[in-house]
Parts: sequence; C-alpha cells; structure tokens
Amino acid sequence: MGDTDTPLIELEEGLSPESPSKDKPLTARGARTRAALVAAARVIFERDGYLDCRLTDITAQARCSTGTFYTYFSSKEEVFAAVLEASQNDMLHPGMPRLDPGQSSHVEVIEASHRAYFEAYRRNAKLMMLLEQVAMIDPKFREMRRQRGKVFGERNARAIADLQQRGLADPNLDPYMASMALNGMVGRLAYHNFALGDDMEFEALVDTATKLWVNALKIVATPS
Amino acid sequence: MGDTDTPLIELEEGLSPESPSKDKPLTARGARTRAALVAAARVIFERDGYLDCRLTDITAQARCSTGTFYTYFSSKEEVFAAVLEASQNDMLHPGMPRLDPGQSSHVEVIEASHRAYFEAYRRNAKLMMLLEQVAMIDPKFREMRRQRGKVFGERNARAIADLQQRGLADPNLDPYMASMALNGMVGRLAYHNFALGDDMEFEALVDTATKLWVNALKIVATPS
Amino acid sequence: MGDTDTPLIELEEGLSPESPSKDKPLTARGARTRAALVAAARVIFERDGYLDCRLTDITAQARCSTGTFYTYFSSKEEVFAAVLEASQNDMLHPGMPRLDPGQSSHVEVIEASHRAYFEAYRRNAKLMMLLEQVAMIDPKFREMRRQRGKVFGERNARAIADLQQRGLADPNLDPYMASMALNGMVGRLAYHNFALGDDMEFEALVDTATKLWVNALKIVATPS
Amino acid sequence: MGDTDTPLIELEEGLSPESPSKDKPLTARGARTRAALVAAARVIFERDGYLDCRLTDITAQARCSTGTFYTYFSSKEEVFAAVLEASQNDMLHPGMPRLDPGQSSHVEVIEASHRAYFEAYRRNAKLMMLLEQVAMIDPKFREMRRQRGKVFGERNARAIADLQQRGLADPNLDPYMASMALNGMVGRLAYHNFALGDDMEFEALVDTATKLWVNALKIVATPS
DNA sequence: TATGAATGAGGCTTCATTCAT
DNA sequence: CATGAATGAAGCCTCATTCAT
Repeated sequence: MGDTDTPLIELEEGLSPESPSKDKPLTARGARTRAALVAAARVIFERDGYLDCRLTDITAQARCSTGTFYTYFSSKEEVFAAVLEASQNDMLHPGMPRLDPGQSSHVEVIEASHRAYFEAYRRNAKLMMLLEQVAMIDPKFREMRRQRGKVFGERNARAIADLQQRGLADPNLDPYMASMALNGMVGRLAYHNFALGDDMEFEALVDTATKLWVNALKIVATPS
Repeated sequence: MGDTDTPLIELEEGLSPESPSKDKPLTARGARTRAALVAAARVIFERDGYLDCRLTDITAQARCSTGTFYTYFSSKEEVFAAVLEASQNDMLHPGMPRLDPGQSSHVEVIEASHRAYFEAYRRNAKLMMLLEQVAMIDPKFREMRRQRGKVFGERNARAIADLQQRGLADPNLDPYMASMALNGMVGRLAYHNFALGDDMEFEALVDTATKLWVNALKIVATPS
Repeated sequence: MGDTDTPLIELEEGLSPESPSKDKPLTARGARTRAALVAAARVIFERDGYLDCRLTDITAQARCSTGTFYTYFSSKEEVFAAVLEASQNDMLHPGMPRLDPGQSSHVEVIEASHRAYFEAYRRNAKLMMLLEQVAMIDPKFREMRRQRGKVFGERNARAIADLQQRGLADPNLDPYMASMALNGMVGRLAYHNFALGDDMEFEALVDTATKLWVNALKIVATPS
Repeated sequence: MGDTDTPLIELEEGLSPESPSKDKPLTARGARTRAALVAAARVIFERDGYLDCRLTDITAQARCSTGTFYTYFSSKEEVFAAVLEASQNDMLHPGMPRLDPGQSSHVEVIEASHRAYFEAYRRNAKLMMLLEQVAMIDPKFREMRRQRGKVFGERNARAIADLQQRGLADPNLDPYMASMALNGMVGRLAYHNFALGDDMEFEALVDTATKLWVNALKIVATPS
C-alpha cells in the first residue's frame, strides 16, 4: 500500500466499549473487586451463556456478595459490556503484522491479516459466540455490532477504492458492498469454525479466505 | 452443470421442520385451531421476539385459551418449530429458476439464484431474524441450522468441484471451504440488509453478490 | 331541613374506588378467589399495617399462591384500593338518618349525623387508620382523600350558606372554610378516639361535637 | 387571663425531642459534622419523604461517608428525631405574643395565637407534612405526637375550664374534649392549607379559625 | 377439545448496617 | 473521626405449565 498508513484490510469484528458504566475513581480495593467480577462474569458467561447465567453465579465465582455486584454494575448487560471492554485489546489489535513493505505483496498483507484475525477469534471463540448471542438478544449490542461492522466496512471500502483507482482491483465492484460482503464472509467462516466447531484446518482456512478475497477483488499480485 | 440435476448453487438458509411433535390425525376443528396458533405465534414472535413473547400473547392472538395451546404444542420451542415449518415452502423453494441451459450462462444462473434468495429473504426478513435469534439461544435450533448449512455447503461444494474438474473454476480452492465461505457471505449480506435494515439497493446487491461469487471462483464465463 | 334535599351535614371521610383495576368478567371461581384475597388483604393490612405487610402474607391468608395474587391485582396499592372499595358501603352510607322533618330540629339532624359518623368510624377504626397511613405514604391516595374531603366540604358549605341566607347561622363566617374546619374537627376527634384509642365516652363525643358545631355556626335552634 | 401564667391557648403541634441519642461531648469538628448531617437530612427528607430517602442520599448531601453517619446516629429514625429537635424552637415557640392584658381581649389573644401558629406552620410546612407522615408510619413518633397533643389539650382544657368558671364560656362543654376538638380543627386547617396546598387566603384563615373558636366556646367578648 | 384459574420456583434488586483500613 | 466497600436478608414479580371443570 506504499505510502499510506491505512492498513489494507482490517477484519476484526471488534468487541465493544460504549459506556464505562459506573465509572468511579475506584480505590485499589474497589478496582480489584471490580476486576474480579468482570473476570468471574466472563467465566460464567462462557460456561452458561448469557441468558442462563444468574447474577449470583457471577458473584459466587467472584467470591463476593450479591450486593457488591450492584456497587459496580447495574445489570447483567452492564457487566457484559465490561467483559467485552476488558477483552477488546486482544480482539481489536490482533497483532496486525507490520510487514516490511519492500518484501510484502498485497496478498501477503491480506493473508497476514486473516491469520491474525482467525487466531484472535480462536483465542476468544467462546466470547465471540457469546457476543453473537447477545447481539441477537439485546438491541443495544446489536446496534453496537452493526456500527462497528460499518466502521470496518467503510475502512476496507476505502482501501478497495484505492486499489481500484490504482488499477489493482476489479473496478466493477461497489467498494462498500464488496467490503461488507467479504468481511462478512470471513466473520462467518470464523464463527463456523471456532464457535460452532466446524473444525477445518487452520492454515487451509487462512489460505482459502485469502484466495477468495484476492480472487473476488481481482487483486493484481504486485508488491505492496 | 451438464448432466447433473444438482442446481449450480443453492443459497437458502433453510428454515426447519425437525420433529412433527404432536402429530395427531386432528379433526377439522383441531386443524383450524392449530393453524390459528401457528399463525398467531408468527405474528407475536415477529412483533416481540422469541424471548420477549409470552405464550399467553400467542393464545390471546389466536383467540383461544392457554390450555388449548398445550393440546397442540408442548413448549414455546415447539410452536416455533411449527412456525418455521409452515414458512419453509417460501424460504426453501424460493422459486429457483429453471433456466434454459441453452440460453443461460453459469453467471446468469448464479445471478438468478441470488435474486431469488434475496427476494425470499426480504419477504421473510422478520422471520429470518427470528431464526438467527433462536439459533443463538437454543442449541437445538443452532444445530439444525448448522446441519442445514452443511447440506447446502456440500451441495455447492460438489457443484464447485464439478466446475473445477471441467476447468471452469479456480482449481486452487478447497471446494467445501469456498462453498461455506461464499454461502456465508451471501447470507450475511442478506441479514444486514433485510434484517438489520442496512438498506442497500436491491439490484446492486444481486449484482455485487454475483460478481464476488464469480470472481472468487474465477468462473469462466461460458454458457451453462 | 325544609325545602332542600341537601342533607344538612355529611361527615363521611369516605373511602375510595378509583380504578376497578383488573376488571374482568370473572368466573364464579375467579370472583371467589378475588374476594378471598380482598378479605385476606384487609385482615393482614389491619394486623401489620400497609408497609409492613408482605404480599405473601396476604396470599397465605387467602390460601392461594403468590402467582394468583397477580391474576387479580398488580400491586399492593391495587389490593388496598380494592379493600377500600369493598368497605365503602359501610363508610359512605353510615345510615344517614331520615329524620321526620316535622319533628326534628337542625340540631337533632346534626347530632344524628355525628352519631352515625362516629359509629361507622368505630366499626372501621383499623381501616380508617390504615387509610390515614396510606394517604400519608402514597400520593395517589392522598389526592383521593383530598378530593373527597373537598366534595364533602363543598356540600356542607352549601348547607351552611343556605342557613346563613335564612338568617339561621352566623353570617360572618366563610361557609367553605367553616365547613372544612368543622369537618376536620370531627374527623380528628374520631381519629384520636377510635384509631389512636383516646377512649372518650361515645355519647359525650357525639354531644360535644354537636354542641361545637352548633355553637361555632351560631345555629338558631329552630325545627328543621 | 388574669393571674395565671398559662397562655389562653396554645396551638403548637409541637415537634419532638425524645432521646438525645448518641449524646457525646463532641469535638468542634464532630459538632460540625453532626450539624451538617442534620441539615442534610432535613433537605433530603423534605425532598424525598421519609420512606423514599436513603441514608446514602443524606450522607451525600452532607458530603460525608456512610460510615460517618453511624458515628452520630444509629438509624434513620434517630436522624429524623434530631431534625425535629433542631426545628423545635421555630415550631414550639411560635412567637407567642405577650399581649398587654389591659389592652387585649380574649379574642385578640386567640387571634394572635392562631396567626402565630399558622405562620409557623407555613414556614415549616414540608417538615410538618413529614411529621404527619412519620407519625403514621412509626409508632414511636405516633405516640410522641399523641402525648404532645394531650399536653396541649390539657393545657387548653384548663384555660377553657377557667373561662367557664368565670362565666365567660359555654358551661355545657366538656373542657378537654372541646379543647382536643378545637386544637384538631386548627391543626387540620393548617395541614390542608400549607401541607396539601389548599391555598386559602391567610388572613381569612386566621379570622375563620378565630371566629369558630370564639363561637364554639361562646366566649364572652371581654377584655382579657 | 376447550377453558382459564392456580401454581410456585427462582431470579432480580435494594439499602440499612458493618467493619477493616 | 472518617471512609466507603462489602454484606446479605428479604420481597417482589414473572410466566411456563398443570389440571379440574
């Protein structure tokens, strides 16, 4: 991509921040308790699912009382947001590789991105599944996901448009639609494999996703 | 597609039957009541969502008593299955066009399939969203969806393999993975547009989906 | 009272209807259950007070389950209204005596009214105390009481104005204010005696209240 | 009233001391904190009512921590008593006028008393309403109010009896009952006007209350 | 078959009070 | 004295499911 700092593609589904809820200065003890609750919530959510988990399961896991939960959160929804927030770093910055421009082609960048994305997804599979679930249940999270998808869609759309202008990608495609479609494709692939456990071979997955992207956009194999 | 009766691609996400549950002979009156309940259930499910709807809302809508519900179904889950079953015809056979082989190219078949799929999805958007929701909530429905996805994935995988063998598609792709990925891509596109209301232009959608498919598989533009 | 059909005075504090809440046709069984709940509620309210009574105490007393409560009422407030409604006949029509006009004086009418009022209050002392309590707690009931007090106040104000015009009562008094003041006086007397248990002699109470009314208004002792 | 130092009438509803609770020497800082809590409590009680206010609202308003509250009080009830105590001066000694006996009639004394009472009530309307509320909720405060009412009732009863003996008031009335009734009348009038906001004209209120008292007791208009 | 009242387990939430720092 | 996090008992309320009529 030469002189641009925009990475060619970004595939992260991204998790979510939103509102830092009950944001208080927090004493050291408070911070510890809150963190314990968030960690416990992740464990319980992943074990029982969002719907089937009871608040008391979370507090039991965090070894605190029910009341304490409400010191830091005011609903299941809110802890869930906190869990996502706490996991964001891993999902949002999936070690986007800094490929040496001189040695990498567009294809290599795309492949590296896919690999990083799939790896992050695999690491957080349970959580991703949870997010899918909650997004289907709670309109707030659904909207959050949609917005985030849009942001990534637009970012990749710009990258695609850029390639098109430089004659390096199929000019007949609508950049935004193509972007949304291909992002969705990779997301679905990851969901099926890591969340549903379809269990395809990891490298083959990266390879297929990359080939389909490259083919779909008719990307010309030229050094990045 | 030559001598096979397998259509080139099938995109339907498919809805679901599963267990015919309380399948009794049913008197005329019984059949009427049952049908009323199924119809009412669809209305209420689409209005309130699977989780937020109460059984009494359904019976109220069907103008019958709570007890009657249990004459025909034994749980919410079961009515939902019945609703899906009743809607399957529209979703499963989305008017898959019987194109005249002599006049149609692969591309035209793919395009027609996409159009039919998107139209069906649009007609049943609320229900499809519901299905997505329930699949995320109830393992039974999740598994049902997965199986169905697999069936379609395999069917398309065979079509892709066939094209590859005839030198009409990129031979470097894993047919099954590619099939799953592309099916997922189209499904996601439909979900975003018709369920989430992303509101892209219909024909552009068909066109983009088709181009991406064709490009991705590097389908050689030859008459079907 | 001569040519007017307006009774000279009316002292009832009145209880309250408001909204018939969950008014359904009610089957015989339903009516029975509802009545049992209302009766149970009165018992428990009078025993424990409005605040200290739990819904489960009421359902236990009514020998039904918690859920059943919610079939008929949607809150403590609502049962309380129902209890009041059920008691209204006794409080609202405290046997207002039909004195023979030819034989009764204004004073006799006033005395009879006071006696009837105090008797009704004594019969329902616990409930009246409850009403006082709830009126202090819940703005809805407070307002209800205020409105009712106003209605009686105005009614008596008209009677007082009538007497003034006929030269039978102190013309220097504001009829409405005097009415409100004297109604309040009798109400407070009843509250202290029957609710708080100040335990004055019943006939002395009637006598004092009557004398104070008559004196206060300077009612001329003439046959009604 | 000649040779007695008992004022003719005293109308104050009186507020309350009771138990000096945690009466400690108190350092200067402690006194300040306690005062802040009492002041804060009054603000919050008046804003939210006794029942709906949380202790944390009070401590927040007083800009101190929850724990500090318990350094000075051991319950909500106790702060409330402290609030009343702090306000007593204004309510208990409503500037009872020292009229010059040579120039004032009984009527003027009564009128001045009523005026003073209503003014005090108006100044403390919110608090008086609160007291009414708490007296209905908490037996301790109810009893306190009753005792205080009795004290005033007896005091006025003595004044009435005195007048009766001197031939200056209706001898047919029971002094104590009449006293209780008339005190109650004025209290109720004040409650309706200043707490419930019935909004009658202030001077008319004083005038009506006075006329009713004088009439009711048949007080002979003679210089005090 | 239809009815709809009755059931009751169990989750959610509040807030006065305690106590370690 | 002050702090404020932690506690946990206690009630409310929902709604899928049953069952007597």
